[in-house]
Amino acid sequence: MPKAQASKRPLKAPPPPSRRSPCPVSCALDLFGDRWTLLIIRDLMLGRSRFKDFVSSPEGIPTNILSDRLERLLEAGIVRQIPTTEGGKRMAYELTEKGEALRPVMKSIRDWGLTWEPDTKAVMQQS
Amino acid sequence: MPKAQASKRPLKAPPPPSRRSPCPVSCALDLFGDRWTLLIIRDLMLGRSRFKDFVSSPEGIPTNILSDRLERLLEAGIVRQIPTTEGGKRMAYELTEKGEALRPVMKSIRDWGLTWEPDTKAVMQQS
DNA sequence: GTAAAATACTTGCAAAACACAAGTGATACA
DNA sequence: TGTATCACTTGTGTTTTGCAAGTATTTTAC
Repeated sequence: MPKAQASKRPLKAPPPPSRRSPCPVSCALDLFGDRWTLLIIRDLMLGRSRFKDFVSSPEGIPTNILSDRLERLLEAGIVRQIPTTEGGKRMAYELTEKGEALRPVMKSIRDWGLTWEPDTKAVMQQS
Repeated sequence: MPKAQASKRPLKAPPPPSRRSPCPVSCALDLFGDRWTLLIIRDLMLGRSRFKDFVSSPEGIPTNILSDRLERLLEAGIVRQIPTTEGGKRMAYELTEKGEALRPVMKSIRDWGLTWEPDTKAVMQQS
């Protein structure tokens, strides 16, 4: 039973666990190539930061999937946990620099969807 | 038992089958939010066009998955079938305008992978 | 201080998707 | 004409997913 945590990781590049190929696209898809991960990152880019925020997004992510994806994103160094502003023990999530670097990816996907998928509406503001 | 074919579809935008939300990112991920579809599109952008080409890519896509994804991409209007140059009856695949429009998405993902994933090497040329 | 609500998960299970191997007809080619 | 290639399909176990329900902390209300 894996536990969700932001554990210490080597500061240097960890050896890639099991890649399908050295292609950067393939490696990127190993991290966020599924139907949910980029939606969590979208929410983070919109300023949402709490478990309940992700759950209440209109797509309705199952909570077990959300737990798993947050854990993977923490391991990948794309998000990190921070204490909530009230100083309580509950944690919020936010994008690391590596995660923020996905904004061009998000923007290109959003733009493609707006152009080619009928009846889509952008929730995200530019850039 | 679904058969792979490029059947007639309404020329106007078909009603979206079952979307999770009207978000363009969500809708885009409904089409290519998995670990294989964008790799097929990558190969198409590299000039590969035949079933065997996709199979022989280093990631090793299973043939049943490839059949399924090609069928979905045809349905989505992202790829089309064309006769091979030799004039035989075998078909090749190529990107439609809608598919070509994914180049900025591919480029942003590749750039992110090159920057943030260690030991990745670009196979694709710029643009 | 205690009860109730909210939060952040985990667990269990059926259904779907996936990976892998093995076919199957059609071409292409010698 | 025979062999190899191609573009699939089928069958099989395994993994992942979706959904409901449960649990253990935290906050909030009183």
